[in-house]
Amino acid sequence: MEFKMTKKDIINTISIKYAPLSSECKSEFFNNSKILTLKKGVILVKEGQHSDKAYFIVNGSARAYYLNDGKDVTDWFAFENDFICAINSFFQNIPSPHFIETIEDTTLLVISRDQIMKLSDKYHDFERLTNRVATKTMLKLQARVVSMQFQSAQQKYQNILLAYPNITQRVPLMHIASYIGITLETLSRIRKLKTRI
Amino acid sequence: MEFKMTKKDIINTISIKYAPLSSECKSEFFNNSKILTLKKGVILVKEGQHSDKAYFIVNGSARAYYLNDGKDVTDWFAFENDFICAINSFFQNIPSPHFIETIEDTTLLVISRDQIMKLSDKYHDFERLTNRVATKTMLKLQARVVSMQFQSAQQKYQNILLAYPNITQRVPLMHIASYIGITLETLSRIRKLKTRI
DNA sequence: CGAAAATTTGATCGAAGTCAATCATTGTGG
DNA sequence: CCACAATGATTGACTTCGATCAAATTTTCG
Repeated sequence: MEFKMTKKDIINTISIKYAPLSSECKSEFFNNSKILTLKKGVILVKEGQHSDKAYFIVNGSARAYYLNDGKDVTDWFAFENDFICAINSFFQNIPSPHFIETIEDTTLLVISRDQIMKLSDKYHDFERLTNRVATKTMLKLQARVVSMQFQSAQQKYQNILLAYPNITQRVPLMHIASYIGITLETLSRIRKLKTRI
Repeated sequence: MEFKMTKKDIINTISIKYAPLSSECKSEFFNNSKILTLKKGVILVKEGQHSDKAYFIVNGSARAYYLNDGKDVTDWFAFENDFICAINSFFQNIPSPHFIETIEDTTLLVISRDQIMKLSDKYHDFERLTNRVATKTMLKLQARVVSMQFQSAQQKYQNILLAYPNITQRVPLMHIASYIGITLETLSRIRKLKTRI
């Protein structure tokens, strides 16, 4: 984005990208969300926290990750126009197993679960929007399961490059490796085999 | 179930299990769905078909699977009160990469995507219900990704036993093995190690 | 009963992991 | 604005878990 998006712009974008919202619903959405502008490397959610916030990435990127006995394993990437939240904590109201942090300098829109539930209850429009977000996430996870079931380390890497062509310019390789379920060393060897991307 | 459930019973069950529906919505649901009673091993969806049906399992079980160069890989199980559909075909309106078949003699309720969309558009209630189904599926897939990322063959087996305690009595081991992403041989060796479950 | 399906068992192999060391890049404080 | 510490990436040697291939055994069911 060249120009700086206003909160109104952002909500219009969400409405266009996911599901149309009535003006009344948009306005209530407006009043119950806020913009955050963050530096790279800011931790939004810590493991163990109850996190009841959903984040919509306006620009920049973020990731959800586990610390599994000291090993940092990325579980989700979010770029422009994606949502990210501590999925288990958010939907099951339990302590989050994930951390969430910004990968680049990032602008995002924050809305709480309470507000999402209130808006979903009040506006059929908004319920449809959250339904679309969940469905899209479901399909992405489904594709990921298939990828992990059938594909070699090499295929999984090619796969993520197809989904996010410039991810290697934006995200450290170690995060990409752990996201596709291979080690950094293996990814490094895979990349050596081909004309460097 | 000892007694035979009527279609009305089934729709009430869905309403209770997923999200309450108004009588009007239930009645329209009633008029636009049908009960199927099938023998074990019946194929409901074939690879390459456009499938626009969702199935709710009343009793019995079904699975979605791939045939990946001749290898049968189970991708989803559905038991009592679960939904199953050819997820990619249903949501993206593309030829299905999956087959779906009954694993046991099975009674299920069928509803088409068109009807689901019409009901979702007309009734906020129903939109909420489909939202719940998608969210539940999303969380199940999320858990599965984590399982595949972090767990050994043995842990994955213990995991599915926790989720479905009597699955080994109802489903051939080969389907369980491919679902958790290991070979039948490996599963057999794992099972030998412990007091047989 | 007999054929087909499901499971077990054994021997061998290989893709990717682990551990360890080095090299490259980035960014910050003096 | 440079130095050097921290972070990120590469390379090498070795190991391992689970796959593959093959055969035997058990179970299921028409």
